[in-house]
Parts: sequence; C-alpha cells; structure tokens
Amino acid sequence: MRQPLPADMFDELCPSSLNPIRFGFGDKWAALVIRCLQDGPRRFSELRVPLGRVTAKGLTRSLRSLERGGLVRRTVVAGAGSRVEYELTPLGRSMLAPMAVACAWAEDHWDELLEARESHDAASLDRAG
Amino acid sequence: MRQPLPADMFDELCPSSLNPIRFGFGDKWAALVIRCLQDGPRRFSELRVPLGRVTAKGLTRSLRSLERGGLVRRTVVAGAGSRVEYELTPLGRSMLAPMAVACAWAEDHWDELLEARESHDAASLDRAG
DNA sequence: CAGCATCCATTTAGATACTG
DNA sequence: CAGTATCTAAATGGATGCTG
Repeated sequence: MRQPLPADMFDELCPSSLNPIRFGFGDKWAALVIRCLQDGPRRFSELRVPLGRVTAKGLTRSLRSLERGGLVRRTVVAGAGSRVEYELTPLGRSMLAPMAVACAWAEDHWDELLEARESHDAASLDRAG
Repeated sequence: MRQPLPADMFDELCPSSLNPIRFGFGDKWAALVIRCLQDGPRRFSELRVPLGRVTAKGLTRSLRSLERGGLVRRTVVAGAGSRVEYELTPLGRSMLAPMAVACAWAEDHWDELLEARESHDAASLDRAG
C-alpha cells in the first residue's frame, strides 16, 4: 500500500537524513527524493512534506536533475487543475539496492562518526587554546 | 604489494571517477582519496598523482575532512625532511564495501546513464527550437 | 497546483604565491 | 615535502513574487 509520506520521515537526527554518503545527482535532496519515490508515484506537493525544509525551487532542481539522469520520469496527469506525478524508472529503481547498502553502513557507524567528529573538534579547540 | 598509484587510475571516462554517487565528506575528492588508500598508507604527494587535477589545497581540504570524520589517520613520520602519511582507520576501511557496491552499480549502468542524459538533452534542445 | 524568474547570501572550488 | 594565505570564480541555496 502507498501510505502518505510522513512528515517526520527524515527527522533531523535520522541517519538516512544526515547520511554522510550523498548520491550526487547535483544537489543535496536527490537521494532523499529517491527514497520518497520507492513505493510508487508521488506528486510534487506530496514530496515537499517529508523533505520539510526544501523550497519549491530546490525540489524542482532536484527532480530535473534526476530526470536528466534517467532515474525519474515526470508525467503530467490530465484532469482538472495542475497535476504532475514523479516515479522511478527501472534505472532509478535499480539504485535502491546500493542506496540501502550505503544507508545501512551509515546507520551502523553513525555513533562512531559523530564521536570521531566531536573528539576531533575538541582536540582542535584545545590546540587553539 | 603496494604498487605506486598509477596516474591514469581515474581516467576521465572511468565510471569510478565520474561516478554519480558521491560520498559526501564535504568535497568531490573524498571518495577517490579513500580508494587510493585502500592498499595501505600513502604520502601526500603520492596521492596527488592519480587525482591529477586536484590542487594541494583541494587535497588538503579533503584529507582534513576525512580526518575529522574519523575515516583517515594522519601521521607525521620522523626523519629527514617533511614526510606525512595518510591511512584508513578501521572505520574508513569499513566504508570500502559499500563504496564498492556503489561503484559496481555505476559501472553496470554507466551506458544507460549517459544515454539517458544525452537523449534528455537532445529533447530539450528540440523543444528550444 | 506546479512551477519559473529574479535577487541575494553562503558555500565551495580553483589559481597563484609563499612558508617551515 | 607538505602544506598555508589570499583572491577570485563558480556553484548552491533560500526568499519572494509571478504565471498558466
């Protein structure tokens, strides 16, 4: 079933959101967009919910970039008012697996990553007096 | 055996170089640096060879970022002249596997990615007249 | 609703010159 | 050798207002 996307899907501290591995289709939202599309087509406004802090411009840019790379297909749905749907192409879908691997790694090592960063920063501050 | 790093290790058209998946430790070189370190410690100047178009500043920034994330350890080797070695920490080493998965995906779908991009661009030009 | 245009602030990257 | 300092250019991101 395609549930509506939860607004807290990418909470600030969730590893998949602050994931140090970025899938570089041009911008910082692309990887998150792909995850949002994994359960089927979504509309533009639907995608804005879980991303929270993305602007229309940012989301548009992300989607265009993914479209250009052949990972996402954009479809204008006939009917009353504007309605556009985005969905993963087979190519885009094939990216879900490596992405899951990367996210699993990030989750597994999240604490280590944070700790390393903190102790490094603390040591730097030390040296700076 | 630790061979010297080949200058053509990341040739312009090699998928692992133009990899659309970027491991986001701050900059565009980080993922490539990690691959360069996979066979053991390397010196600063040694790392510049396979990266080719990186500047000293860019490489320094990358290495600092990786150090901060706890993926790379920097060691000043005592002796005549300056000598600094960089090597992967266990955490950094644990990243090689997900990275290999991502690179394999990129290689497998490289042609599709290029083709999608080209046909998309061609269609855009078409519309633009 | 789904954007594009415009303006502006911030971040990031490269070139170049210089240092312990 | 292994950087740092400085400047500049380019990319990125957000805010706001407008359009079919």
